[in-house]
Amino acid sequence: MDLQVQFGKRVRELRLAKGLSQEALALKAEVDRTYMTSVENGKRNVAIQNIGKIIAALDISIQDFFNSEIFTIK
Amino acid sequence: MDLQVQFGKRVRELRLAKGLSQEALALKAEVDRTYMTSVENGKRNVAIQNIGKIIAALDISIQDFFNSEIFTIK
DNA sequence: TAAGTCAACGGACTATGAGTCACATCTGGA
DNA sequence: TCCAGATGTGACTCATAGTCCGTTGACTTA
Repeated sequence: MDLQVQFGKRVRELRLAKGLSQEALALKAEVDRTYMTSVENGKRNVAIQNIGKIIAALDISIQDFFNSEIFTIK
Repeated sequence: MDLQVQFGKRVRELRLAKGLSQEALALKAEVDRTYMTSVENGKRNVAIQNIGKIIAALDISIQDFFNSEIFTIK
């Protein structure tokens, strides 16, 4: 599985856990709603600045964000 | 401190720990030699695919890469 | 001196990510 | 069945990610 796909899955997982809509999260992260959609669906090769914005909007540390079995090598 | 700067510091730290030159790491990660220089110096807004390539070239898991005090929020 | 390795930088170029839009589709509730 | 909020998609512009050529300076070893 592609890292950008794993990233999207992790974002979606954490967003849903917080009960937020894509639009609400996008607003908080200061990105476009449709951009957030394509990120979650693994369609975008997101750059690190936006990765930082999105993780911050999820109220989680970088460490905790990536410390998930989603990112385990297979 | 910017996430792309933190990323560069972490890459350099791990590269030096392995005794590799920038060129050797760049070759292994299949990115350009001059690109690796600017990444380490925090000049590049690296996209997640290249983040994955570089971390893989460092022979470390995603989890371990980001589980560093370098990425602690200040 | 010379010759080698390495890090950093720059110019010019191509590929692609960022950011946005109109529109379509899905979903649950009234 | 209808509606409204939520999600998905294709296409587009423009900035920049990323490559490829070369040079320079610091350091080391012969």
